[in-house]
Amino acid sequence: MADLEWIPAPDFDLEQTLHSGQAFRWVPHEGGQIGVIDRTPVFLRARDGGLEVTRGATELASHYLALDHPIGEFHATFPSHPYMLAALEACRGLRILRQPLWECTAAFICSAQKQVAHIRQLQDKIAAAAGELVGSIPGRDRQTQLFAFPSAEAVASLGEQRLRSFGLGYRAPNLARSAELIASGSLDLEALRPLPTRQIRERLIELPGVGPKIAECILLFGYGRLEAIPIDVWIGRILRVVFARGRAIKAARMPEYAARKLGPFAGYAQQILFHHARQTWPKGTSKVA
DNA sequence: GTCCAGGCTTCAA
DNA sequence: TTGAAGCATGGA
Repeated sequence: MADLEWIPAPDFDLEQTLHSGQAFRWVPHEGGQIGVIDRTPVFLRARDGGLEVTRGATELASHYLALDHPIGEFHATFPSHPYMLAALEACRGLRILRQPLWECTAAFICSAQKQVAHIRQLQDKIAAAAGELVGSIPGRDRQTQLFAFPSAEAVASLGEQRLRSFGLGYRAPNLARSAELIASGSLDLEALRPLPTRQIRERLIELPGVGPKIAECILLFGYGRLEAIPIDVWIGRILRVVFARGRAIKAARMPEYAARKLGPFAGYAQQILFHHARQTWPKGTSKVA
């Protein structure tokens, strides 16, 4: 990788941050990770307690990677439950990204009832079909092309049938419709930034395919609302099995329960628990409950 | 072949 | 307000 500059990145784990199910388009490359932030191809590699970054992209990357988050302060608010402490020990350098709003929204509309590996595949297909080519990686066998994630307009113009052909299934009409609503200006994701979390949530849920869980994902990974708590099957399981010791929690009570257990930076705690459980719990995990 | 996946929507009760 | 069924597709 030619032309890199080094920036300090204390308390930061590149792999855990980029491969913990919050972003889906980073690929390992030459000991680091390569991907696209907005429309800029970026290479990242950990070295000497910091990061090597594509020259010219350090500011963009620092913001995206949330290197300014005082995560020590966040960690101090986490519950002192042994499982939380073990997860934190394993994922201390994991940070919540600041992702582009539309890319994040589209990715999580695709995520419903999908495994992380498959979500990644879907994002790649959408980007390759409609995204701008912004770079390429020379490889042994063939060049790998880097695409920006396509705008809402570009995704809308793909249309439902084309999206279906990528394997989106019943998510295809949802993504197509949401893309249309955003492309037409009916919903302006950027304009929501200054609003209170509750109001952003209400607007996000207007999008087809965005329900309570996916809205929390967009709030957390896009809008940086660190109190947001996506409750998926994993987090539901962790809350029930670990924190409630097997006691049933009604679905409707789950958000309140999670907020109370996990504290003011629940989104951070949630992501660490999620990533840790996915790495350590056996496959076919419903048996754990 | 079976089970499950970072759920959402619709429709009863 | 709550609960269950249906929804497409691919990985394990």
